Amino acid sequence: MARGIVIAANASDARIMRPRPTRKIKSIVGSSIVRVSRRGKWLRIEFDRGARLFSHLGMSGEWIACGIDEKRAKHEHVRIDVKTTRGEKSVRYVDPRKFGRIVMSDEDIEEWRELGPDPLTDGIDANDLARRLKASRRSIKTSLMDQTILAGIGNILATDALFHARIDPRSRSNALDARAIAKLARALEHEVKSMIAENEACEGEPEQSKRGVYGRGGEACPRCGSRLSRILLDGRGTTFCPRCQNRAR
DNA sequence: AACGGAACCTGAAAGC
DNA sequence: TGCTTTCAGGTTCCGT
Repeated sequence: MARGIVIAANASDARIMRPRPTRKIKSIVGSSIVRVSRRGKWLRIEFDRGARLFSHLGMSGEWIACGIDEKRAKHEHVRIDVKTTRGEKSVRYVDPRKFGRIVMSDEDIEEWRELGPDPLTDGIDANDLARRLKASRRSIKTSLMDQTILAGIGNILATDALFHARIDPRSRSNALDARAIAKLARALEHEVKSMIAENEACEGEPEQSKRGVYGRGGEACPRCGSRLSRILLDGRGTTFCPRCQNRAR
């Protein structure tokens, strides 16, 4: 990646910068990027001179690279312009629902520090996961979506991994045995890779996902043919097969 | 500690 | 066709 110097940085919608920035986004002007990393749903960009930018996309956020003269897109809230050896470029943060946010800080923010292991880059240690789950009576699906347990698992991955591991999402976290947790760990790792592969292959038609049961309530279970249930668990839409996903309690 | 519910937003899809 | 309602892959806050 060409190393660049930030020549402009601007937030046209201050609400994306939450909480109130301890440091203004403009303070990165003149800085170069030292490192970019991702853990779970968070992106961290470290600049020289100490600034750090954290970005969470929420439900509808995205960073779009474009030319420096590209006009402001609809729902574009933040832009960062960079000068590289190959010319000037721009990245824009676009987010219709504005659930995403950008945090400027001089150090790692709490949300970043407290993230659990990232299944893609760290893998999942089943024993470690079992230890964490044993301490909680919450539903297993709620625990999986807790970013301090595992980083990056959201509603789709939790739903589909539980389907593949044949675990009822309403099961108490502390009721799962070691074998079930090991199976779940493998399913999660597989689901993360599968979802990324799917996204990278989306060159063709927006083909319906073939990964699991998410969003398929009422349809036939791809494994046993039973009618898939759709419930609200912790306020989140949850699909599962009442016949082949077993409930531990 | 943990749970339910509401809030934060807009757009797409479904319903009428 | 067009207006209305419902729902969405995330997080946080507030009351119980």
